[in-house]
Amino acid sequence: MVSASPWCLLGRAAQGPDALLIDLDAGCAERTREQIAPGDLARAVAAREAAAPTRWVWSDTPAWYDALLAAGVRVERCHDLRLVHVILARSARVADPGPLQAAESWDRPPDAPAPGPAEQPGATLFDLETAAAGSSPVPQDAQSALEELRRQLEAIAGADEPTALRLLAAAESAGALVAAEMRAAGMPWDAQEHDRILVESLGARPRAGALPARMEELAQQVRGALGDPHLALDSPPRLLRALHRAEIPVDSTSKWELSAHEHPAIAPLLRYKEMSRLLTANGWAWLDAWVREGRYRPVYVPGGVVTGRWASSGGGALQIPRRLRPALRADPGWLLVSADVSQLEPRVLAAMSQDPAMAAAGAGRDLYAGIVESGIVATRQEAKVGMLGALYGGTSGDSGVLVRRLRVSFPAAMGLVDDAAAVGERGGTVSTWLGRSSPPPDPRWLEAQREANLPEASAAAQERARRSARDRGRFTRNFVVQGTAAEWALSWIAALRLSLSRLPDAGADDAAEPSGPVFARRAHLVHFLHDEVLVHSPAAQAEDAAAAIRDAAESAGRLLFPGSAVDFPLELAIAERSEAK
DNA sequence: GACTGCGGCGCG
DNA sequence: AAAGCGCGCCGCAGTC
Repeated sequence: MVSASPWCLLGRAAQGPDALLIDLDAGCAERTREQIAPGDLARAVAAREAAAPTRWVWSDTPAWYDALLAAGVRVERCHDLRLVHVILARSARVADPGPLQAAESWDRPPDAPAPGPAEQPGATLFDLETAAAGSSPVPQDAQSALEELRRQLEAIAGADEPTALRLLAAAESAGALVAAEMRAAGMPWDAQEHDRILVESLGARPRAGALPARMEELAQQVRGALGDPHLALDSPPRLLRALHRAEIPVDSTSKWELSAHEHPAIAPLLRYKEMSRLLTANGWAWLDAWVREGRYRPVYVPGGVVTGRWASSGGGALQIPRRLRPALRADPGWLLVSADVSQLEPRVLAAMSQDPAMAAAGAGRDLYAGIVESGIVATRQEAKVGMLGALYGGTSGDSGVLVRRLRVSFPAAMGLVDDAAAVGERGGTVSTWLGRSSPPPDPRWLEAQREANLPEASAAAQERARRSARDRGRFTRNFVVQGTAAEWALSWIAALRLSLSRLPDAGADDAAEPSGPVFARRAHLVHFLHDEVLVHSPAAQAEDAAAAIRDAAESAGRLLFPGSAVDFPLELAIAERSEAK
């Protein structure tokens, strides 16, 4: 451990197309440096990784790792400077975030485009060259990376609870590796099954630009029932006016409101909307755009949500409708191992707050069933509604009543989220278990709160300010739980990724060739959705993959909440197809 | 024509 | 029956 080099930094050389591979010691001092021509990068990284797995430090995972994966090279660990910068520069646990916040070129949250040359006063020919060389929005050169790494390590070392922040940096970076690998491998997607579902739901594929015949028929039925032969159903304002003319008293055209009314136009309209949604979001155009050679390769955006959840960009990977799940289908000779965590967020809350009653309610069983058995509420549905209200800040109706009942039974857990809400309402910042902090309020928000407290403030301004304070309170209330759940899930997939990569080579398989050189021979992650994972596995390896998923969940629980009584049970299934739940 | 905001609805 | 959090995507409508 002492002699092992903890860091190996990868960045561009100061000039030219070469890369620098710099070995650092534990104090972040340079030990050796190797200059590598672009064509030799994959080989050099593979050699370094084989000699002694290290934590690769690089500017931005996709900028470096996509090419390595394409060349068949996988790494065990990394430190993603861009993602970690965003966390540390905003974390309330960092004592002096000044140096990080001053390093503006690293402040690129996912999806934020880098400023163009015009916005960079110091732009030189060199800057333009490096910007053109890669699409990364952050500096690519080794010197900048080394300086940023030193700032980050210093910030962590001087922070409140540095161990937690180290864990978070590692988990976030591991997530970046998972995202790149899942995109490289692709989700096994059965385009024929997808087409079959579309035809079954919508009828035959129409010519380009036209609606399926059944949708056209439904539209005519709606127009007839509303007495408006040319009504454009896709325009909510026009549709709303037509509904009013037909004396259907709705405030919006949402399906929830429509379905509460009796009128001949309602049923065909609801069916039209449902079909329209499927057609526009995941119809044939989607299939043409996103599925190639039996693989769906979405763009995952690690850290894309303020809470630390992932987002996605293009293709809607995080919103695949359940009715389309059967199109997720293992290759011949392979199986899909799916797992989701039961009631992840409530369990995370129980662990964070060390609420003994809540931990007991969930121990070894469905948490909601446990709440019913404790006599707190009558039905599982009530337990669920109450718990969601607790996590999201529900106040009205049944939700409000049930939340008050949970507050009596689970004082520690409810105290934690109530406190988070109170901090948010005051304009404060809250943090997750590992130290990701909520963004500060907008200056306009603070100003509105201040003005509402002046004696001359109007009643309307006071009411507006109270409402926006409560809105922010619901956000921070949920932030601590959603964000910590995201940390648990990152730890889960980080551990799972490593243990799957250590499974034995299951042999060549032509069918899995679209997965690429790194993934065609053993079980690998192909999808991750907040609290669910999907592993594509050679059939003979599926049980081992399932065991790895369970072990990884246990280790995530131990890592975040050592000694906690809270468990994180999984719903796990092995099948050829992903089931529509 | 490009952009922005919004309604609506899919996911957790 | 829909509520309370976080997202992305589509189409429409208003703006420049």
